[in-house]
Amino acid sequence: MSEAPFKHVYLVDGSGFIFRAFHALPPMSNPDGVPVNAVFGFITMLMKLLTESDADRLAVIFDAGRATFRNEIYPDYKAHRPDPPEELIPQFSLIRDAVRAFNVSCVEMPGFEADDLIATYARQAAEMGAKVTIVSSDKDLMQLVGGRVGMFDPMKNRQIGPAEVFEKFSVSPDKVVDVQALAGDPTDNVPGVPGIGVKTAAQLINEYGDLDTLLARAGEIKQPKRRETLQSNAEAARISRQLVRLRNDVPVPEPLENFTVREPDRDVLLGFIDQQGFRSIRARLTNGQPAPAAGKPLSAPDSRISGAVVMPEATPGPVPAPVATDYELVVEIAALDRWIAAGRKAGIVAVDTETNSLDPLRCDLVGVSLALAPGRACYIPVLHNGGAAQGSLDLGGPEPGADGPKPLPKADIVKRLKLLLEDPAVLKVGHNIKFDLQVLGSCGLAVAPIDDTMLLSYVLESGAHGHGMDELSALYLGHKTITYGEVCGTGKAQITFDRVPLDKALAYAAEDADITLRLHGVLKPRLVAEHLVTVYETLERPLVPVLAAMERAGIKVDKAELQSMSVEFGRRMSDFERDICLLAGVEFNIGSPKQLGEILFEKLNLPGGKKSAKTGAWGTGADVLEQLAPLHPLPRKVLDWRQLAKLKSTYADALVDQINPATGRVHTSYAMAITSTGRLSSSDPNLQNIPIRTEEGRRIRRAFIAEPGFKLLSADYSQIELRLVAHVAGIQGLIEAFKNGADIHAITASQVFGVPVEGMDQSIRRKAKAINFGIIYGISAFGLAQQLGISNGEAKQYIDAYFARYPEIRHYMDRTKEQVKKQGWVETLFGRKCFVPGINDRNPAMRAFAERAAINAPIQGGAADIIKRAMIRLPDALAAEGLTARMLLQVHDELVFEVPEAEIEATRAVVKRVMEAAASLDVPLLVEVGVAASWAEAH
DNA sequence: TTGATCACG
DNA sequence: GACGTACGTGATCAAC
Repeated sequence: MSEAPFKHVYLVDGSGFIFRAFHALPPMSNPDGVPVNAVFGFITMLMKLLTESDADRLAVIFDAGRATFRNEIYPDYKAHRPDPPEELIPQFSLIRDAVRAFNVSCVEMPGFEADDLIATYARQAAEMGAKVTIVSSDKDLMQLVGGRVGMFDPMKNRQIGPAEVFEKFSVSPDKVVDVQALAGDPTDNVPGVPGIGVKTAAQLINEYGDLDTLLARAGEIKQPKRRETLQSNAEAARISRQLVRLRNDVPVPEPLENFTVREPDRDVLLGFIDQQGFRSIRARLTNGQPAPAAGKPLSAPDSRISGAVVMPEATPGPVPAPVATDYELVVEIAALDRWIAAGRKAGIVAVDTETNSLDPLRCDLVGVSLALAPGRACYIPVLHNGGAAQGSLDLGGPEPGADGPKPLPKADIVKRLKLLLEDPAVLKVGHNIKFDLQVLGSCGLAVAPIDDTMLLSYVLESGAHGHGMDELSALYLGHKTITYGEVCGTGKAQITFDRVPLDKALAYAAEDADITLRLHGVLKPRLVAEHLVTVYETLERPLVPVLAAMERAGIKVDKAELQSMSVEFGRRMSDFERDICLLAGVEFNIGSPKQLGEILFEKLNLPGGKKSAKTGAWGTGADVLEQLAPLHPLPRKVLDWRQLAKLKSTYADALVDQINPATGRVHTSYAMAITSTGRLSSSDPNLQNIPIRTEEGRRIRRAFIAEPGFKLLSADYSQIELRLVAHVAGIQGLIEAFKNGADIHAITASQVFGVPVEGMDQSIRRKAKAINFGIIYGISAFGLAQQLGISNGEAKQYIDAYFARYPEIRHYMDRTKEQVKKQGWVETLFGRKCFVPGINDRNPAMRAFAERAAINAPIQGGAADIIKRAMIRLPDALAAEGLTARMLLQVHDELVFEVPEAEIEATRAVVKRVMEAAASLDVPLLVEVGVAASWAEAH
């Protein structure tokens, strides 16, 4: 074989991508009103390939029409395919135009499918010694994988080789055709053999080697039904194989040599792009080159492509050209004064603080950066040890940076910053400004008023993507930021920011403030346009100082009690370890699910084990062990051991480690922009998952206590999510029940199953309770069955009965699904938007998952809105009555306060009143309050 | 770094 | 008819 004249051939499955791009992206239209979402998606994919691949030959292959040679073999082949959606039809020719505009070859041939042309070119290229990559995710092309031929799915950014093919079909690529022939394909109308799916087909082919052998020896098959269907459908299987097998001998219209990758003609390409109104693509194409004449002002946000909806798959939008930067290191008083004065004159300044730890309460201020205009920022070092960290050889020689500029005295800096940061006429913009508020607060600075770009992004596109600065900079500004890791290193070698040399610190810190300011320019104006001003200004921004105060307050834990529990748990664990290894007959690591699975299902041969499809590991979850418990003494002991291990390591030990030595309390951190629904999350430590459900676990909660002379007060919303369901869906039966203040699960049981509440069987109530919860989660028969340990069929009957009694719930679910399909997001009562990714995914399981998430989001998010409203009002409401209670914790539907003993009753009344009045619904809100020395008893 | 497990609402 | 599941989180450990 001679050396190929080219090395790597890319063959793009054009038709496949048209459909995927169309379904993956929200509707958008060009200036003429023609829909172009598929065109946009296609171009994005093509550009990615052209810039990121090593292709030296590349062509896009399309289907020429519907009729192919396969219809002569089997007239019904692909006969029931619906016509393409109306919005897609005009895009077929536009996409061909787009490909040509990129100067990329475009091939199609009547009578053959694109797949046959791809098979033929792939064979030719491979025979010439070139590497081939088929760009597609179509399983029908997987038969071609092997040798020099591979596949690449650009949407998932995933290489598909023999291993991935095996994962999909459970056979090697050369047997894929036989498996498909047996299994058939309903979407293409390939008949296959009835009753045989991919799983069975793969099993048969692996056993008999190939389709012909299998059909010849079909008589040997043990299962009578399978034997007969195979024998009587042998011909169908052979025809199916002809339909499925790709032709690699098509007389192709163009030779491979024509597919050279060429530079596009700039004018032609930009002409086409402008005609379609793809400004972000234009920006990318012209990036790095002299900016086009008369660039727009950078902070002015462009309007988006008309009708476009932001989706996680792509955020089509304007990407400003790069900004020239001018960053100044501030080490002179005069320079500092100049920046402070300029900031006060500007009326808006982006602020970012650098510290030597991520814990805002234990760190020192290392530096402050300010930005006043795009590209114009400064860094004011406060505490820098130059590059001392690098100087392991500091034997008398001058320390690196020791001769360089020195920070101004901290007191001078703080005094001057106060004029700017506390000026009520100057808006301070931060990214996750709660952190900066904490740090600057420790220096005696009360920063206000504020804006937060992280929260702006969160209210605009929660659920669509993360809201970290690096991610937003890339997304909205097309700018890749310097990462913290690049400045400070990662892992063991990581240094604290005060050890970063000043020049690097300047580049990193000033950029953060600069980017924050530029993000603010892009995001803030969108609030008005997208009706999110209220959510931002009444639910998110005012919560920042409230949460900052809660974090600063922390909560007292009984250290000695936690330590003695840790010792006790450890002792009891060793006892279990001894027993368990005795029962197993070998020493092993009980904490290793892998080893435990092997003991249970291979050594002890217990029944009912299931290996996970993904890793092939035995499942050993609590539900599995619970089932095994009656059969053998070991599983129960493992369950008990696990409970203790969890309590010891995650709670007892970890909480003690987290006690702040300065306050003797634990201070959690609340994340405001993590969840897709609007909830907060808590970490370091997570105080939203402290045990309560078991007696043993509740002992941990008993260690959360109040200072002497104080009590803990816990106030929680009763059934808030179910109340929201009743209100939002307008379920009359449930609304009445809540108004009457009855036991809601018992009433539900009574109304759905027709039994009286008096003397009701607790198992009936339990079922009703499970359905009520299921409704909140976007119910499925499978999920309910799993929860209650009943059959799918029985679960379905319950759900049907529930829907029949409360028909409004079905309308709500249908309405929500329709809405999320159309616009990609749902909203809460208070207007919070929640994007739900995957709703138009081609995988039905993904879609079903997204539908359930969409049903849940307005409920969970609505409840989050309500408690946020209460949290914002409570500090003022308490102060107004002269009460000094401090709010310490939020656990989704519960607030915990530390209250002086003399103020308990007054505080109880205010908290209950404010929380219950936080929303006005068709159902009453009920808040239950408890007061005690520990959290366990107060709850 | 990823997956399994389990703590919470 | 297949997909593979209740919704939303974070911490820990084992195993790559």
